[in-house]
Amino acid sequence: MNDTATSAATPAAAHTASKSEQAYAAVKARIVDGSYSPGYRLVLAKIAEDLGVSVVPVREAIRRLEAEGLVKFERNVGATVAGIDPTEYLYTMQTLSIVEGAATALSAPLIGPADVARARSVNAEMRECLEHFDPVRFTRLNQDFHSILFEHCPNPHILDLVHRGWNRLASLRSSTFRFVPRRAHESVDEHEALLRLIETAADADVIEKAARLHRSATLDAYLAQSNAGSHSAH
Amino acid sequence: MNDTATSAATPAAAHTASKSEQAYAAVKARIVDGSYSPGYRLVLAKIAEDLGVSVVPVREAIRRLEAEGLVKFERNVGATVAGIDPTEYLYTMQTLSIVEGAATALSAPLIGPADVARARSVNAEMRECLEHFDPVRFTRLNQDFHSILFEHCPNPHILDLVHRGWNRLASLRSSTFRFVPRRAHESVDEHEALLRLIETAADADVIEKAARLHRSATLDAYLAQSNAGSHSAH
DNA sequence: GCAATAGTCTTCGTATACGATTTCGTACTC
DNA sequence: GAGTACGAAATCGTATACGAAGACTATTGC
Repeated sequence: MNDTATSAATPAAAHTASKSEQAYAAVKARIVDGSYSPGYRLVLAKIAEDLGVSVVPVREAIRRLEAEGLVKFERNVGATVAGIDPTEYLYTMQTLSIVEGAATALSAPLIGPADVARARSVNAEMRECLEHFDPVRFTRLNQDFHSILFEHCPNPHILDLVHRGWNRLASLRSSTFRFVPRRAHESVDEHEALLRLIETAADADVIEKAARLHRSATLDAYLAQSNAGSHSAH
Repeated sequence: MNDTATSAATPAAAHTASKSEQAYAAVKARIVDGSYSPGYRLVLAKIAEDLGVSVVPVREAIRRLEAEGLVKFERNVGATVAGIDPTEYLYTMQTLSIVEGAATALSAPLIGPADVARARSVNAEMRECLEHFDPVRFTRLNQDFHSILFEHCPNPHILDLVHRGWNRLASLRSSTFRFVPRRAHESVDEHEALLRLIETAADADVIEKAARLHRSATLDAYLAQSNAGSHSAH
């Protein structure tokens, strides 16, 4: 469940991967990597055949993905990959801003110098990436960066919520930055500021607020771009 | 999914509740109302027979409940009602403090005078309830009170997280207040303070912080109590 | 008497089968 | 020509069946 950062296709899964697990992992991977794009119709029998299993485990997998918000399910009709309705995007980003902010703040005291160095190096890569801008790569680095910051969060529930949020966003691979490339520049700077706060062991409140604002600023940039209309407070 | 407040056994479910839904609702109800207490072993075949369905829909229901955190599932072993490990309690309360705080803050601008009046009346009942203290009733009123405050939250994701948190806590029906009755008094006062903030349209930040602290104070009281010495087992 | 092992029994995991529901296409009528 | 009704195909929902994994128990050996 925590292949969030590396996005590697979980290889081992230990000794026993139940068919259910396999199906879950496979479908999830295909959604995250974009093979199944939003709106794609997930036909149970088809997937079952592809994976060489029966429909029962596939059903279970789909239901789990539904609970995670990656899949939309309609009774007697079928499952489709959850789209990213602009509204949905807003909700997800707002939720993520809150839980990720909290996770980062809780994680901060446990972040060592080595982690900070690692994060800084990722951020340097991002800065480099700004030249010949590649939204997909930038987005992945962005996730790597933030993972370092919140992954030490001692509360597994919150951490799980953060992962779910990121996963949901993973559907749109190019992320917001494709639409608002300018935001990418600001983002890199804010990352450095965030690292400074962590290094200096700033107050948890301060870190939380900074992390939250960092995310909602991205959301606001997107909203401002997509429609010059309604401007919601955060 | 939002029968949180009333706790009534959702009767509607419209025309046809799929067996899966039935099973989900039935098991969830039994967990929430305490028929299945933490640690209770959920045997698929048994439940299926009780409900007059086959095991397949029951499996699905259990998996959904697992995703919600109400049930713990172990491969090839079975499902049990998720206990409330003190650690787990801590995690859940902390998570709830964050998401409920946010939900309340987001909800605040949409809370009308009628809602405030309703909340105040519930709080009055709680104050009354302090005389001949009944932890179970107090806890239910407490949930009613907070429901009024966060239920207008415009972000359905956050609202859902709040509901899940409350549901998880519903397992321990008597709640913290049984252990720390003194906290109940403070709680009622803080409720009134919270209402004042909402009435005067205080800053979202202020409301959020107040709501969050209100909950973490309960958690702290619990922790202080359980650390101080052996809490009286019953 | 204790420990280890073998056998049984419970319970889960998944495949297959069939009934139910929806959707789509076609033909018929106005 | 457009709309409606009927029917067929596709797909989901659930039951039943069987194989597999873990847990419990009894027996045997030390």
